[in-house]
Amino acid sequence: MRISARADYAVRAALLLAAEQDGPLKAEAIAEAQDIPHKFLEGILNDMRRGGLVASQRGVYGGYRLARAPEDISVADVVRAVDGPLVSVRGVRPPELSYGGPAESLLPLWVALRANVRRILEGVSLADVASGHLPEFVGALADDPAAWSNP
Amino acid sequence: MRISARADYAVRAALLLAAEQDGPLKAEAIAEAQDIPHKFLEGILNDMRRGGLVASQRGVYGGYRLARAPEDISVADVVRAVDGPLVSVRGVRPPELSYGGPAESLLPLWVALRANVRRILEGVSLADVASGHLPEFVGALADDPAAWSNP
DNA sequence: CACTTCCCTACTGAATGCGTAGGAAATCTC
DNA sequence: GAGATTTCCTACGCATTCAGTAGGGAAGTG
Repeated sequence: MRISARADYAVRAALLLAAEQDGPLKAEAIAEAQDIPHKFLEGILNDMRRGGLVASQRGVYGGYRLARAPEDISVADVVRAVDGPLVSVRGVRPPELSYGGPAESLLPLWVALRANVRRILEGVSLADVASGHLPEFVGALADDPAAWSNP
Repeated sequence: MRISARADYAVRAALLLAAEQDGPLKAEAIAEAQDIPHKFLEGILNDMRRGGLVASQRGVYGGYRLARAPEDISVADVVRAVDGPLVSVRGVRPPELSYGGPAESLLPLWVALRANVRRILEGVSLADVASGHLPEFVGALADDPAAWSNP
């Protein structure tokens, strides 16, 4: 289960946009600030535009800005816009699977896993992350020192 | 975030082994029962052996069996044995990352996400799944009908 | 011995991930 | 309108991973 570079970059770019709310921000500026290859980032911002998350403006005073308030955009929205579905098993989404025999209860397990990922990523908005105030139920998880160790 | 075919196959194979506890089970039998390409499965079982999860026996009465009791093997154990770390961002594990500016709180978010995935996969044993009795805190998630829909 | 089953190495073919290059289209200032 | 700037689009490249196959050697059994 990996978070792709696209998803990581996309969220970081969106966070910059959430923080800079007056004028539009150029792709080049975002790329430099977050150390992201700028032509690669352009494609990512384009995906976000198609997904209705950001609006763009061309020309010398152009750039990108969020299409909605940062409180109304979840991290899940961003990830879905640039990668597909949040969680998949062998490339298909859990409900399309079917198992037999002692593996029957594997399906509900994958579903539970996905629900849990959703709970986190849909429950956190760009405003939450940008302000540094994660919701309680997420912050609590990150405050556990054990969560930071690699077993 | 995708569960690879390797991981899915590995867990299903492990569940068969958990259910069939008297004699060893041949790779071919598992492959047929779960509809998995059997040469591919052989490699997966080998990884699990190297990971200390299964023991193998050659010869005509040979096959594979679990190296520990099914209650003592978590789904996370299986996934880690065949893929690497459970969760990674751009291929590296969360604690090795570092973000600047408004993205600073993204790191604790990834950590919280990983902790949550761990909680599920480490908290469920092969015995749980094979018996069809998922732990309460997992079953509750899967019982929510909303968890089964694709938004 | 013959037979079975695991074990190991190598290979392939397709897809994906990550990024680059170059230019066309829009928008602004002068 | 000229020129500058920035987004937008298509295509390409390259390495890695994924999923699976092939063939044979090593160990165990009768």
